[in-house]
Amino acid sequence: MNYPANEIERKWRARWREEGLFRAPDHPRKKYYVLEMYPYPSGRDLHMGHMKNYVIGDVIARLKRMEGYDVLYPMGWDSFGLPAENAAIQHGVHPEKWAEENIAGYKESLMNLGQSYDWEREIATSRPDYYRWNQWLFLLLLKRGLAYRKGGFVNWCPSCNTVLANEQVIEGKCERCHSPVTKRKLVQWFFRITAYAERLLKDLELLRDGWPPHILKQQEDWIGRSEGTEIIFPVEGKDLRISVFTTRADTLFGVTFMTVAPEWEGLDELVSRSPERARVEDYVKEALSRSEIERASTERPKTGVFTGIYALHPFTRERIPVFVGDYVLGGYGTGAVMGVPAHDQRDFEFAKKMGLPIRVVIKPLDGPEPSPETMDRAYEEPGIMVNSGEFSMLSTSEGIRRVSEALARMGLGGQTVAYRLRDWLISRQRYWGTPIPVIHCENCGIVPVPEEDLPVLLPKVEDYIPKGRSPLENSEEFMNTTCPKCKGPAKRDPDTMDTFVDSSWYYLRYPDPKNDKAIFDPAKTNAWLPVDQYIGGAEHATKHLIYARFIHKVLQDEGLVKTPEPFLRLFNQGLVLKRFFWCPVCLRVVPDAEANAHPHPTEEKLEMMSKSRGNTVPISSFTEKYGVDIGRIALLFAGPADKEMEWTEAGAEGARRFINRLWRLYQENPASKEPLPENMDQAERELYSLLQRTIKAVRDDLSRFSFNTAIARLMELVNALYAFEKKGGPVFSKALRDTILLIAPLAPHLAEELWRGWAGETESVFRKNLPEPDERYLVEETVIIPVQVNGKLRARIEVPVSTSQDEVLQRALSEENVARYLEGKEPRRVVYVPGRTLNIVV
RNA sequence: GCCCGGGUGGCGGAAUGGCAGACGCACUGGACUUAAAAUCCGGUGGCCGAAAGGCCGUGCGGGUUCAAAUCCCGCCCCGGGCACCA
Repeated sequence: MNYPANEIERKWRARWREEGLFRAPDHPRKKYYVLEMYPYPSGRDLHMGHMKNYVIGDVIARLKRMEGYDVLYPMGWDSFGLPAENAAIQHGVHPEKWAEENIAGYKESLMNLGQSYDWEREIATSRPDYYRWNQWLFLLLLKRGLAYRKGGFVNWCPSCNTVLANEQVIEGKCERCHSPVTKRKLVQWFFRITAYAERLLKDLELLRDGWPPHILKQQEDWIGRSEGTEIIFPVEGKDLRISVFTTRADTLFGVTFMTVAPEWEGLDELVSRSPERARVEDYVKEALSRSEIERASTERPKTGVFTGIYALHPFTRERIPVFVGDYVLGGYGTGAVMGVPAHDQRDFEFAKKMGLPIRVVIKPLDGPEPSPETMDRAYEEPGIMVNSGEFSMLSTSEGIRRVSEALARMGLGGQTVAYRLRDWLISRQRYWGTPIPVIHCENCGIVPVPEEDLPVLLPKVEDYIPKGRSPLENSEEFMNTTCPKCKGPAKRDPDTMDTFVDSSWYYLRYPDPKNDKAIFDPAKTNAWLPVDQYIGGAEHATKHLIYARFIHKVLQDEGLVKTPEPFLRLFNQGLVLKRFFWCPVCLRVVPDAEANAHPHPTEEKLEMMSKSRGNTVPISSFTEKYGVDIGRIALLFAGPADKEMEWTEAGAEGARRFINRLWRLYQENPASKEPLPENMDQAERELYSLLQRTIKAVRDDLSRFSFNTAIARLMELVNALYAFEKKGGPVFSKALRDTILLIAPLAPHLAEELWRGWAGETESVFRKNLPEPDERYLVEETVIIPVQVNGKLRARIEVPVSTSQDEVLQRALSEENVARYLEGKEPRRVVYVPGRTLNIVV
């Protein structure tokens, strides 16, 4: 008789809901907060790739409940934003309708999985009761000087018709639609995340033990702290200065030119009276129309034009020609660099192209000074300063220090730190997002919307298609308002906020999701914070996870949260891949069943399961056939949860056999609560010992996310129970009961049925604690010692655990095979690792 | 180019200095069956051997150690991140 999954699972899902079993208290005694990154609701047809993500969280939530914690395990929806809006446009449905329908569908799918969420705490970012507080947060940042408006060149996606944050540009392309990103000059809202760069970097130390190393590394690189020197070059004949950032102040005497980025702020003023002005303007225009990818290509030869302007060397007062060139990044450092062709490869290439002189000022520690005539590339290694006036003969590190000090004394710069991180551009020229709560008044300028007037409701408009400016601008009703200060006519801000603002604080709302007086009650939120275990994809390493850490620190400074970091531990689940056949002629996926009969040759591919690839296995098609618990086991047994895995029918088959084997074991044997005997016989002691070792291993494995090995241990236990079945008895019965508890986090429906059905218990298995291992039985009574002679395995001997080294050695020496390899010689050395191995060296 | 991971049977994987290949898949022998499926019991890294046992074996080459899949050095391959950051 097979496990009747559908009937049993439906029953317990309903019962758990009726009983409110997974409701989290507002004031936990011993808390554990588990959270999966909330999804943007993309529809009801979830696939096995989604399921893996949510199942991992559910196992942890149930495990922690069974370890005696009060668990907060909520779910909500990232329902505002580009992905949702693009999908709505594609389907010709209004985004609001689209979002609400998909929330309902996605929720139903998750409920059908029996996920143990506390659904009473559900949130959706596209609803006014949430985005009202998103607006409140914006005003808080404004108040704290962390939100500002700035004109300048920003990343622009010509296909999504909106600006993008730096973090949303992947290899020069839009992260959503992959169109090449260009630059546009616009006035936009920014969050001053760079003010927190140092703390964001330093506090990574607090996460050292809880986050995967590669995510920490990515954040570190993204923040990109770099110690260097600011050097100010006065401009000849003008009251202007060009400031540069360099990590190699020791090469300052090798400067033969300077280059500013096309976006450089002072450029207009710099060339205002220059004869080269028209040429510069043409160059800038062309450079900025280039796509990011093209501009960033190191393959492309360096380009630039002379500005007609000279700067003066801070030490030598030498005239230095100033160029504009697009190899200089506008957003990093000061947007201008000093050109040292002898010691920087990029400057070298630029100098060669422009026919500029090369001046050697660093020589290798152990070699002659390179000659400018024969150099074929820049000498970038550290060395000894030469031709550098008073600084000559200093080493690179000493030189950097001394030059910086001298500059500081002269008021022309000094030591400084540059970050790769840029401020966070949060304006979007799109409809489906939180309206920015400020008012533009001709008399009063920018006026924040008073808190009591929140929320600024997103109007329901018919034409929400992005056209390059916010669709809200067309809504007279929305745009026209009165200034809160002077009561005169004024306009609202037409842009909406980046959805990453919504997601940077949502985890703080779950402890107090219905609060209509405040973003949250600090008492309630601090009772649950920080999130003990966060689960989600690695793609958020430098986006959501940086933004959320930043906002958390702002709220900490405001006194609303107490911890410096929001997420104590982070787990990145690996992707679920699916093999499929692709026909390069028909340009479509060929179903497995048709692959052989297909008229064209097909390509076999193994890629991430996704709707756009057409290689998904829908959750419902699987669970209708096998049930949720078999799916859970199949996903978790396939390999380490943080590694990618291939979804196969064969793998699911193994899970099905295991669950059915387990199920039958209980159908064949009645429950019994007979006490354990005073004296167990040997077979019983062995089974009991295996049970204790399994309890320990399963607890350890689950808490370190090693689900595959936990399941393997349980399989071994079940195999042993089958071998014991005929004998039965109290030890066997005890093992059957404990096995239910051990499997419960992994196969919750099955376990609940066995617990409340088979074992006749009245209270849920998820209100019970996992068994603790009985220490006395953790070690086996006898142990098999492998005996090596000169490091090679020659025999195995079985001895009682507590046997002394001498006795073990005597036993080993009496082994025929050991004696043979000793060839009658005396052991020169004996290494005995108690209970593990014996090595005899002759 | 730079920085992280990783490479173990036919396959997914286990073992983080101490019996390599746990557990499962596939394959295979047997039991049950009129038969098949399902299920149950057994076998299964390679080579030699009737067996006992031996030799080889964790990408390649070297090293440290009584002992290396595991640590160190060099190389090859695969995956990921960053990429004109001055």
